[in-house]
Amino acid sequence: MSAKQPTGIRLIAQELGVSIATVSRALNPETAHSVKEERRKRIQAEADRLHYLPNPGAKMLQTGVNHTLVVIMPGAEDIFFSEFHGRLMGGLIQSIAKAGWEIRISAQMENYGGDMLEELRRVGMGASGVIYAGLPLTQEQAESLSDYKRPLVVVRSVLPSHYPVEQAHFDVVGVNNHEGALLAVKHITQMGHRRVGVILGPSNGRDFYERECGYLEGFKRFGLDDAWIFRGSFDQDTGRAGCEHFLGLEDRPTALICVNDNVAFGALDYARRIGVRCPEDISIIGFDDGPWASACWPKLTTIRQPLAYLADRAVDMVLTAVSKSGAGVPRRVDLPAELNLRESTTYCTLS
Amino acid sequence: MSAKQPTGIRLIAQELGVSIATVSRALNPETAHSVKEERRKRIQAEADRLHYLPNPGAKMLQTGVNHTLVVIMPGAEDIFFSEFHGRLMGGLIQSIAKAGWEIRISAQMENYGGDMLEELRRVGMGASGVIYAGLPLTQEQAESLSDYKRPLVVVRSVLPSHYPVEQAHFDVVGVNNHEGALLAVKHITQMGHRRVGVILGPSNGRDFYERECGYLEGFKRFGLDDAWIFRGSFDQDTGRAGCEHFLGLEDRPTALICVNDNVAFGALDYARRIGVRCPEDISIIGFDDGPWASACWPKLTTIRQPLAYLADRAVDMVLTAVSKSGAGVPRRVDLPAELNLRESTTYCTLS
DNA sequence: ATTTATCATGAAAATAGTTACATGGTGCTT
DNA sequence: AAGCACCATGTAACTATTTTCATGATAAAT
Repeated sequence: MSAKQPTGIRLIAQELGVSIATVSRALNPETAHSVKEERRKRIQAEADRLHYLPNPGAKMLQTGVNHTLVVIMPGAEDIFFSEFHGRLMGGLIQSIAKAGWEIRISAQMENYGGDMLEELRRVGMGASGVIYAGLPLTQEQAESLSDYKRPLVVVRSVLPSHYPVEQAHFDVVGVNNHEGALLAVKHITQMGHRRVGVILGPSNGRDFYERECGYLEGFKRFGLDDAWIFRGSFDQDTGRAGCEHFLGLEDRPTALICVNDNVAFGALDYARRIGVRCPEDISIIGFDDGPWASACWPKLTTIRQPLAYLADRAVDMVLTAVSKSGAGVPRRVDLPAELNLRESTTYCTLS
Repeated sequence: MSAKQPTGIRLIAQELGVSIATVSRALNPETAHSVKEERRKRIQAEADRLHYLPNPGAKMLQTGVNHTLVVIMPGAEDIFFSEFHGRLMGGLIQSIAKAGWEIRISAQMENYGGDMLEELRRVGMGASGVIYAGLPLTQEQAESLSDYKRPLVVVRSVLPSHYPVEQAHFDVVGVNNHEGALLAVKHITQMGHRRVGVILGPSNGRDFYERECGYLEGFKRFGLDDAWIFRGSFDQDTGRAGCEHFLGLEDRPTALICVNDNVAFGALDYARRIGVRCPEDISIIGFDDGPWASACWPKLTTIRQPLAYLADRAVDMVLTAVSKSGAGVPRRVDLPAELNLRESTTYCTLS
């Protein structure tokens, strides 16, 4: 009983009959020089012997640093194979590191349907700001986010398709998928194509919804009154099926617009298998510009989302929100997608 | 002058005229129930208004453990497109989340050549354990890691090729690339191939070194005395160049072993372009089993690294190290790679 | 009406380090 | 020999929170 056993630095100090200040000094590289060599050696040896570990909490408390941002991501195991999340995450890691901050990942397990605001408060604890790039939000969840009073940046693609961004009380960053889709149609029509098929995925997810609207508007704007649409999933097999469908038509299209790269790869693959050459016989354009778009053959013409830049802007915004520390007027970043012209599209040779 | 301005919890307490204990209770979900609703609401509102962040250091100091692991990754923007890092990271995020812990990423910017031990201590501060999957280590750096006295798991592929794992004083997890390479050679020879070309990358990086050794040993073990080797980079163009080289030989090989999937894709592409059919005319086997191995055509036979499982084991090990909190005998995990038989290899039809 | 249990709250201790300041000893200068 | 600077070290304050224990109020039970 009696006095309780000292621990850590105090224990070492007691064992060696020196003060805790001396032990602290001897154990820190910056201050170690001010402790006499003989004594320092003894202290360091004793620390080693006891497997002494400075309590990081105490150290943090003293030096008081908390330069941490939380990034909320879906928790799926293959999440980083998604062109979007992989490149966004890489960009975030880099941008945050460049700013000299730490990044904490919060993985959202599927089927989380609870109170998003509470979730946000929970994971945001101990960090200065949050970047939400997690699972798609329901209407209620998106609305509840407006009550989060701390620095928060939301990636637009997680919002419900019809959620009006203007009324959100949080910062939103996104890539303009609508403009990107228009760009695709414009390019195809500029190449002289008049018979154009579109291969879409299921109509869920804001990005894909925006793309669909963009394609349809582009068809109108550029005078392609008949929109040929094939709808499937987002995988390669959909591309194959769509390509099979369109190439089987009497009056087959001369160009295919695909809702993402993956679908385009499937279409490319099917066309090649049945001896239809790309781009000579059919032009194919994708959307995403993932790592394979420039590695496949023929190299895929596609719409590029500037995700590294998006990440940079997201970090920038959340950091200014942190430093201003007052809820200013919510900001919007809407980055333009770009056409990445490669080999899979060319001029229409048929009349 | 006079008394200095209180901060954090004290400030809130002062503003509202309650005690800091009450504020602390109101702000912690587990204890919030014991504060009267009206008062709790006021405290939470005030905390929101002031953008109050509990000092994580103080919290940690008090509660002991914080449930955070640090993962050290290379800071490159496209790091998650690497089959290895992407899948490992996805697995780590999931495993750590499943354990109910937080994950903090420390991005290593290129050209970091400093004292790795110091770096480790710095980034490990405030976390309970570290998983190192960052940039490849030099001999000295790898050795210095043994002096890190807190829970640490190192992914084997970051160690120098010739670093003797047995003598490391930290936990090491890895996939047995050597066995995997043997598996590839064994499969190819079982298919009856006798004339086999190998396309390698530069001989750096432990994984690739292990694979090379495995291939060479396999050639000996399975009676292929002449090893035909083409060496380039790790990209598709190397695969193309290697394929061109081997197919141009008088006595061309009937099978190609590629040091990774990417090289295999290049070889596949070149063969197809010049009308050499795979697998009928030439068998091609890769290494990695990235997402494209099962999406390309023909689907790639390849060696799979169980990275999700590796991540799981790494997390498991670091967590037991945290709970045991004594430097036990360092552990090793060496997971077997598996052959993933698909379409790009078949029986040798030539004598 | 008195006792007892429960509840909300506050005072103060505890957490494990770092660091500002005080102190006593040594060596150098005048 | 006095004065001074400097060095190694110790004392104690300081960091921001949680938690234990004490206290007074309220409600329930006798």
